[in-house]
Amino acid sequence: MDLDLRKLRYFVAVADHRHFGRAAEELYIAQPVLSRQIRALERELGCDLFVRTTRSVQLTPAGEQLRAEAPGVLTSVDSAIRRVHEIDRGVQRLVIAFASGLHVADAVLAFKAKYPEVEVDLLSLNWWEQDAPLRDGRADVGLLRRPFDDAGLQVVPIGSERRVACLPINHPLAGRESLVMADLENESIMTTQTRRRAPIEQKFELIATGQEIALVPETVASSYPRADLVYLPIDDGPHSETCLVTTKDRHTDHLLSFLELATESLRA
Amino acid sequence: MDLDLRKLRYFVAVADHRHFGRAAEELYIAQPVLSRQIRALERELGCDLFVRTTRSVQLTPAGEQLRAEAPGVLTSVDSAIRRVHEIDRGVQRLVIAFASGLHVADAVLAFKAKYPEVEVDLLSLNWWEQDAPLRDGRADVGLLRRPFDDAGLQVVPIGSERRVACLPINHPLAGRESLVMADLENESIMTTQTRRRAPIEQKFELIATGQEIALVPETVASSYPRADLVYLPIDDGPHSETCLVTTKDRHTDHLLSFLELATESLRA
DNA sequence: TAAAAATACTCCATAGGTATTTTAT
DNA sequence: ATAAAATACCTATGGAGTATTTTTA
Repeated sequence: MDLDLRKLRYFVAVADHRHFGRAAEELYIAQPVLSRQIRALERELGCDLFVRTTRSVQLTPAGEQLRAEAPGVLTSVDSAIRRVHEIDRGVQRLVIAFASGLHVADAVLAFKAKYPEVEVDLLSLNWWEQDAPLRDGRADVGLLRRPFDDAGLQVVPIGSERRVACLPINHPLAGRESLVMADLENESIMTTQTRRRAPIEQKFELIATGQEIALVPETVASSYPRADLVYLPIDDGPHSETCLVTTKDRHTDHLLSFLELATESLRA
Repeated sequence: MDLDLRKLRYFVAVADHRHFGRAAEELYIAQPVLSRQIRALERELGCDLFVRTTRSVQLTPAGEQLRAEAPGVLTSVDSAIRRVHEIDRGVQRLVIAFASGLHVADAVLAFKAKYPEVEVDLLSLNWWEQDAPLRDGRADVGLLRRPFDDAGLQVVPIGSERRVACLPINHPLAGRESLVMADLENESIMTTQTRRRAPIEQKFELIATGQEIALVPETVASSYPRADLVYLPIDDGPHSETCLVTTKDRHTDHLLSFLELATESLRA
């Protein structure tokens, strides 16, 4: 059920040496042990990883894939443990998440100047699960755009920005200076439901091919300039509100201080 | 040495229930087993994760951090295994990596139209280790900017783009229409060596605060528009060459086909 | 005093070792 | 014929179980 990371390390050694004996030597274990562990890994995964003869050890396609995945998995585990140890040694850390297009750099600089001893990590949010990293503890504070599920979260409104219409360059309306909502009544407008969990670049691809249009916050538009899209203001269009968000528990002193600094710098 | 992912799952259950008995119930194991496993995890990590009394189970700061890290670790492992299984079932996959500012969308669309059965994944490259994902197998093909280490790699030159000078908005030269290299002879110019491994946003922060300037490819400049920076063409400035890069082994039929489509669409 | 975690003990699966056999070139 | 992986068999560690004790609110 759970992947055994020791076996994964062993697998990497065999994949790199293409030789059980020399891999075992490198791992300081006996060759038969390694043979058995790799067999066990293959059994647990339910697929062959190597094609063995007495003269050669070759990776199967699944083996190639696992070899490609291994560094990511192992470094993800190692860096997680490293951060746990850092916290245990008393290193302070503040993880700030932000929706795409929103800039927290000024607030971060101000915070770093005031609390140089606190490690600051940034985390960019996916538009489809903005609140998840706050809920599961990956982030301490987030700069989010409504709508999001704010149950159990503490929300500080920052401001609102216009949404602009995002159209393909060859769209009949693309030459206009600005639009009103009535101009768009015959368009298929992309909603939060449409194509859940696709990265924003893919949304733009859909729009560029003329299948749909979207109303995006203007900071998103200016963060992703594309030659094949135009962005037009909508005079009577919807706004989207930006908010600083934290969970209600776990309010450290420097988190509160960051909220103050960020509220000030973002409202400016 | 290797984190036991079973223990990590157990830890998450206890952290969420804040109660060993009920967590054990959820995990379908006996409560004493869970107590022992968590103790073992604490011993292996070398730090306490819970403060236990008979009336309450609270997370330590290190425990909070591990709880925050756990979802990332567990999903990274699960999705790796899922992709291995997909490959084993014969699902084809092509992972395309690209340096920031370079657009592969057109080539991807053309490729998807021709090979709808191949899964396409995109991977954005960090500027400081552009070639690493190709070497360790995370990516099959990459759109890179020179300079990079091309030993053992197959390189298809695509074209070259100008580098532009990136200056803070209040820099004495910021009002100019264009520059020549001689204008910059007294400036501290950021090199590949400067601040290794910092994300590009942090490089821009450094520039905005007036500490250094940089010569960046113009597609990078246009991907990161910022109100506090200006980008000026340099008449006699260096160019940077873009290339399609693959490893020399592992040339599948659809990889070759992607190379053709991409060469065509990118040179256009 | 009662609820809940920890301890004491069992059993068994499995990692690791050595000696040996099988296999493919 | 031989290099190298697989198998056989042993030991020890550690996971999981039940029964019981300890702890503290």
